[in-house]
Amino acid sequence: MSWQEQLVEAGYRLTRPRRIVMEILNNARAPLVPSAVFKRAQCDGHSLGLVSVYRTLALLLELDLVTLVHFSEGCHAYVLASPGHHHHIICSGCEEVIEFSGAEDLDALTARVQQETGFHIDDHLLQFYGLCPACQQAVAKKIS
Amino acid sequence: MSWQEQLVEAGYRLTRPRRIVMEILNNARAPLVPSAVFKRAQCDGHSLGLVSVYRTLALLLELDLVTLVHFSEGCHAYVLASPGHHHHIICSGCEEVIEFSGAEDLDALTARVQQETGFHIDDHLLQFYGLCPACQQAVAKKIS
DNA sequence: TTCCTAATTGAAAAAGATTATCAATAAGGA
DNA sequence: TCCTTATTGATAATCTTTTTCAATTAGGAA
Repeated sequence: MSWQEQLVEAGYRLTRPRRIVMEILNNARAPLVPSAVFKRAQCDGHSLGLVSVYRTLALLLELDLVTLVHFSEGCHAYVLASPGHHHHIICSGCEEVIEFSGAEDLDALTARVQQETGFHIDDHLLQFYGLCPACQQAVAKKIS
Repeated sequence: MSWQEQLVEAGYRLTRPRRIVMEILNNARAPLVPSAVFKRAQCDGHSLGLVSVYRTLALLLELDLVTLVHFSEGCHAYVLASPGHHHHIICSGCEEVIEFSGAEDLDALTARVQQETGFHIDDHLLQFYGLCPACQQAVAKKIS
């Protein structure tokens, strides 16, 4: 089901601002904060209020069409979410983000932790940080 | 090594505000945002500027004496960090946070993802969300 | 202990980020 | 094409976080 269908299915309208935000996220390689989405919209010549960006991102998040990426320093940004549960690797060099799946790989750990703590676990957050191939090369060049 | 020693070791002074913030985090069961730390300090009768809270938390984070906990809606808060690498489970009911270790359990997944993506992974973020034993009971009671 | 110096603090102001308000607009069914 | 209602966007209000800078204080030296 396309994001447009999901939106309508959930009782929301398919509007210009929502289209613009989705298009921008779709073209972005790195996660974007609201103000960055706003700026890109302006650069692309779209007229779009900052408030709409906030509202749209909140809505898309609620519908799981976008996901939050957390940075170690404490801020967070939005990326497009593929259907299904995914995790992200974030490049510390260029901030590029790539998805990967593997929720099953956590099953053993989840079970162990439930056992040990008595918590009932129903969700998790997993992100990897590192360097993408391009940034690894850049670093290698700089040193040599 | 105590946090006091770590601080001094790193070239910082052991001051009243830093002591207060550490004491508050030490007594907290749930993660605290800066304004919450500030309020508790006031309640405890301590005089302490909000700016110092921000500065102190940033410093403690840098020294790995505290850790960030991320909430799914996008905000983050601070908890005391035990020495060594730990992860957290956060109760969606009462926000209580408990630490658990198990970085090794991610080794297989990390290796697989490095292989598949070509990224060089050097850090990760893992958190579980769920209900603590007390909140499970509370829910059970409410239903019955 | 007392003095000295540099790190640290705190108050106020500035800057940024987010949310509320509400009249004007536009989506999409009739 | 028209109508109804969700949605938008400009402004203002609120929070949150950072800067700035004079006053304070920690901790080594005398």
